Amino acid sequence: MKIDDTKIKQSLQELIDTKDFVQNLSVDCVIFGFHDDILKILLLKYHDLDLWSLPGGFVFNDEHLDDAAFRVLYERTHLENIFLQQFHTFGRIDRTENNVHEILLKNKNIDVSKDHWILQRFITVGYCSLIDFSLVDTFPDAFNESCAWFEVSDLPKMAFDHNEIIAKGLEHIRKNIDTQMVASNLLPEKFTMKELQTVYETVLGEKFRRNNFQRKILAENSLERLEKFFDGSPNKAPYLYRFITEEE
Amino acid sequence: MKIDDTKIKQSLQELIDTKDFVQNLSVDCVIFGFHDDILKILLLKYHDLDLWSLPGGFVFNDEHLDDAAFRVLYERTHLENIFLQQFHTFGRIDRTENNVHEILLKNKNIDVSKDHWILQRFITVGYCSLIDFSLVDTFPDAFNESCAWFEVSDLPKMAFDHNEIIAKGLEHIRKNIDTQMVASNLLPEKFTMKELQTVYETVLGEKFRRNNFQRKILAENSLERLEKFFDGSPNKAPYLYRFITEEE
DNA sequence: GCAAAAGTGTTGTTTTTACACCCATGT
DNA sequence: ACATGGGTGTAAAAACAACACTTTTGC
Repeated sequence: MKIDDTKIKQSLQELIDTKDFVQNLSVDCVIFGFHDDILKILLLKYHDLDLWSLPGGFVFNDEHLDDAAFRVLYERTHLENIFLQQFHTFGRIDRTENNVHEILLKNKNIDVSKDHWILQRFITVGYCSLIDFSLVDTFPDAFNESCAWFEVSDLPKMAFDHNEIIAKGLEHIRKNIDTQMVASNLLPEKFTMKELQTVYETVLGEKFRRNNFQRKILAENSLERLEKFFDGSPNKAPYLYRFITEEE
Repeated sequence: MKIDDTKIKQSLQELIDTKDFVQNLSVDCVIFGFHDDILKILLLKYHDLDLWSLPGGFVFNDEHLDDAAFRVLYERTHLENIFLQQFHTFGRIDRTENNVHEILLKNKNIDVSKDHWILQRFITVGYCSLIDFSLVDTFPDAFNESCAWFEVSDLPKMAFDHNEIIAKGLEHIRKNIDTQMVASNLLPEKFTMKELQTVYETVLGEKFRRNNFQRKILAENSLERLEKFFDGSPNKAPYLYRFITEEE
């Protein structure tokens, strides 16, 4: 057994031995990452298996459900103050019935009794967020050997019902892109109309006309026009915009 | 102690003694009842308290989460095959921290230890539905002495965070009234345009013009026009409609 | 024939879409 | 000056809203 493996075994054992989680409940995060016109999802690869999962975790007995989601996101990305939206709770009895956890533990020579909580049925609450994946590092957890970003249209083999969760998360973020953008974790405070348009186009998967897009967005009165932005390119400089945060 | 009270104590004890519920998890149903232009919500009154709650219940270990919601609805209304939509999961730590359950049990002279599951923190999954409240009877559960329908704008004192759950449920049903109507538990199979319009107006809380409403609805191509409906009134008979169920 | 309520038509307005033109900028 | 990309204007089309008129029904 390599040194690495010892560490993994240790942190796995620690997780398994934790007694103060809410039983049968987990949270899973669909973290959409955007950069250069591409929409990706953050996934974790299980040790020694050709199987991936969403970043997820358990809820402490004295922890707000939403905070558990924030914590999970923090543990995988070290991002804080991120806008996370709950979108659905998945509660099929058989959704975790394919003993992924059992195999993983066996592979690491960790014994757990048949009725250990980690092997029970889990109900999971799905959260999603939209961030710039070029800005974050990723940190695998005890169950997983690596993190990676995958294009939505080209996902690897997923554990449990995570395909379904992703589909529902994508649907949610498309329906709620406006609220996601206002509370934006993605764009800098000041941004150009073209940057905003590219996000919309990438998330929604359709193209818009420059001028009509601008009209539509400005009609919502949620943007404030600022100074022009000179990047040295040989053309007219675009305006910068900022979301209006109403504090009255 | 009255005979009634003995029965109540018995069923309460039975509930308390149940060992195969998922811990710390519940479902709550916001049942919107519609009849004669009024939108109401089904609520339960706790024994000996001036306090009401949504019909809710717990999830069995071997039960699909959605099925638990169906079961709860069945237990309170004896309705089956109802279209229920999950809308949000409520997970604040302190949402059940006002010892309503403790007081109720004490009132009925039932002793439970401080760490009994019924006194723990609960995360609850909210479901909602739209039914015709003139067609259903209601049946209280062990915790509650009576059921009643309340107008959305005139709710009694609610337990826990049930006000918040109702608000979110109302928001959900307003946003999703079209899907609720298609899978309708409310209208008979054949209905007139006026009946449909009245539901929309009552749920959304705004009036529409007869002709424009008809145009908008028919433009969705989800309705099939059937024969005319003669009710004996001295005016032109309206057409009946049916939702098109595509089976291809 | 009449009142009541449903169906249909028509007109003006607003919103959406597509296209055109003008403007600022660095080379 | 010129290519590039951004801002703005405008006309056609579509969607929506308000109103008017016609039709059907039982008395």
